[in-house]
Amino acid sequence: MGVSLKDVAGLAGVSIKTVSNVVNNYQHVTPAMRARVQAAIDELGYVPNLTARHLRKGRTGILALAVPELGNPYFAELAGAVIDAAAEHDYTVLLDHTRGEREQEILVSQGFRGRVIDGLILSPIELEAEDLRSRSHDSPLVLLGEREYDLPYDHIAIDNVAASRRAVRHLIGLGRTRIAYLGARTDRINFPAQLRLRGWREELTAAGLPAPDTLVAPTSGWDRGDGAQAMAWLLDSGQRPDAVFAYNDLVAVGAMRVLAERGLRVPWDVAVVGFDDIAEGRFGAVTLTTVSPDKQSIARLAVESVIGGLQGPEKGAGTSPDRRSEQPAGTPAGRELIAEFRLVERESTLGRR
Amino acid sequence: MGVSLKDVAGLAGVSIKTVSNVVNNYQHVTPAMRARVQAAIDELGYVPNLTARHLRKGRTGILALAVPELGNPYFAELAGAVIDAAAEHDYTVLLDHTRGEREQEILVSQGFRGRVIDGLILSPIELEAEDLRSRSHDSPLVLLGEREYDLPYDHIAIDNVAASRRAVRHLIGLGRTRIAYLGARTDRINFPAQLRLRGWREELTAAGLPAPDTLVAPTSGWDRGDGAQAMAWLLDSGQRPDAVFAYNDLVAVGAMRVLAERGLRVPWDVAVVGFDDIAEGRFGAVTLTTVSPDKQSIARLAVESVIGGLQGPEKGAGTSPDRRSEQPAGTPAGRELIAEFRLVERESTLGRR
DNA sequence: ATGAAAGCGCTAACAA
DNA sequence: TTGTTAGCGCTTTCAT
Repeated sequence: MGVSLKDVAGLAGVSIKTVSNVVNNYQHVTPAMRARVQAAIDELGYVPNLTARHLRKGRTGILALAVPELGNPYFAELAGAVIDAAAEHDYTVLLDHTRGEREQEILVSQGFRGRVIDGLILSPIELEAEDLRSRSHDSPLVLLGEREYDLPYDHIAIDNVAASRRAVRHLIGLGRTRIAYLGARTDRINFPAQLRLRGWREELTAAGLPAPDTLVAPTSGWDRGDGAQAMAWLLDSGQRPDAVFAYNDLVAVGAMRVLAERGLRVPWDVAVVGFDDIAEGRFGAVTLTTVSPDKQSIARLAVESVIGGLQGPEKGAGTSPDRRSEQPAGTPAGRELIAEFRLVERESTLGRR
Repeated sequence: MGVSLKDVAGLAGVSIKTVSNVVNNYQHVTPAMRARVQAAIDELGYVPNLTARHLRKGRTGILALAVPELGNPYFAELAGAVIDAAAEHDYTVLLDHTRGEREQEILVSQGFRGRVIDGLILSPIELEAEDLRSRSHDSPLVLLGEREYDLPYDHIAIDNVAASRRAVRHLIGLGRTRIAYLGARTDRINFPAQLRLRGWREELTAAGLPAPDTLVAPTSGWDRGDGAQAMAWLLDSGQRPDAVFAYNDLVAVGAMRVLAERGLRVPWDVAVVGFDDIAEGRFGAVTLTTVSPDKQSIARLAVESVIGGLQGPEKGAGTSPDRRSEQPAGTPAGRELIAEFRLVERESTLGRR
């Protein structure tokens, strides 16, 4: 197999500890000794076996990130940001995708990788509170997305309701009055989707405008195709919205495609606002106005939260079964870490009619 | 810390080995014993410490995938495919991005993760042959992309020249004669970019059409913005191509944006073909004709290649320094594994003029 | 069918 | 400043 400390020690004629000292550049090593050992290291091409180090130290320097789907640019971009943020703290990232399936999310949240990862950042779609409550694994977990449950895990989110209201307010400011919401998935739970719908409704109501269910288009997912379907469904059902607020940019892109097919011009006939600010929205035939969550900050907060949990107290909680019924003593309740967002105005809502 | 085999053994009143047998569901365990041990496992919430298992077994079940940029949908989609392919073989994937920087690529290829990963799949941009030649690390490496060097590593690719010729032939079949190539990055090495340029030139020449350098637009990268810039540059330089073959879909998208701004209609005035078949191309105002590499197959071939290398011979090669000068004896020369591609025709090349 | 003990490669006490 | 030793949690002979 590989070259070990012992091999190096043998060649250099020193003890294993001395080699270890050099490898970890411990202070008190004479330059002469350091040089001698280094020579042996170079000659043998020694590389420290991190697995062994991990076992010994009880930590691996690996974080896991589980997102629904890497094909969704928002998550791909977010994953990139997380990898960067983790690298800044000398952590590397193991990536998983859950397809937004509850089954997968539970599996991941149970930490099925048994101690290979120091912490987990999970972006749940269908996960329920109870799924986490029975969680026995003690490695730090942080959730991406609005605080849905009262559990002892931090979660990172932007204020979805406020962001949606901001988007809708922008449309109202443009003089639009028949503003549709695209992406109300009905068959399954998705908290952000509901919150964005709520924001839509609240802002319309606040402005004294109607918020009829007929202007709410359900989708079965949140991809471009779903957006196209929803838009087509809405138009086919006889609605003629003068603006569309979409669950996310992908849905918006799909909707714009259908609008173009139907001869409706964006932004003149229908203004469109998306959510996520993916790169794609900056380059279409009509660039997309969108709610832009601060992905760097989300990533940074998430990474710092898991790492914080690593060094924090109560690492051993949840180990013994009878602990489970106790009030989690020193465990701080999950914090809500809020990242910023801003509305990026582009062509899809450019100017008044 | 965590619950160990010993703890379970203690509670169940059996030896550590027996618990291990149950955990690994070894054949010869009496049902009664199995039940008893399982009870103890459940009670303590025991989860095997994989790090320890890894140390003992000498392998971790983790593969690394290094791509230039996750923000590029092609790589994001490919990464998703690799994760799936790896999962089928019970491997998980550690993700890295190199930003296409040589420095980063070298770092990754040296396997700086010392034995935490069993193998590496690297999609290089700037990496040079020499960078790999000095590679001492012995974990299996497979390269994504055309065979550039004569090194003992497998590489997975599609036939870039053939694919480009196919794309250009399609444009010629449409009656186009002034076909531009967008994405000839000049300042740095990028093999695929050069091969695609070559394919463009070969096919034009074969058809008896001119392939003037004036129809070749350089870019500094391969993102949407680069495509837009290149297209603008080409038009500003007085060229009026009737078709564009772009290095990839992102460049094509950027180009289409500029064409629209200039009042040129796709496909009537200018037909456009991209490369990669990213989801984005299926939903723009004008859907994009593109060369579609079989990503699933690429992923599968890559994963099988690294895993194959894991079980193959010569695992210990490169360990002793004087081996380095030897002809790598049993080491098979790197194979060239070719994945399929197909041309997907969409609106951007729909019909003749 | 189950147990005892060695050891994967490393770090961290403790000694010298 | 350097060496010795125990042990992280697991698998794996070898016994029984």
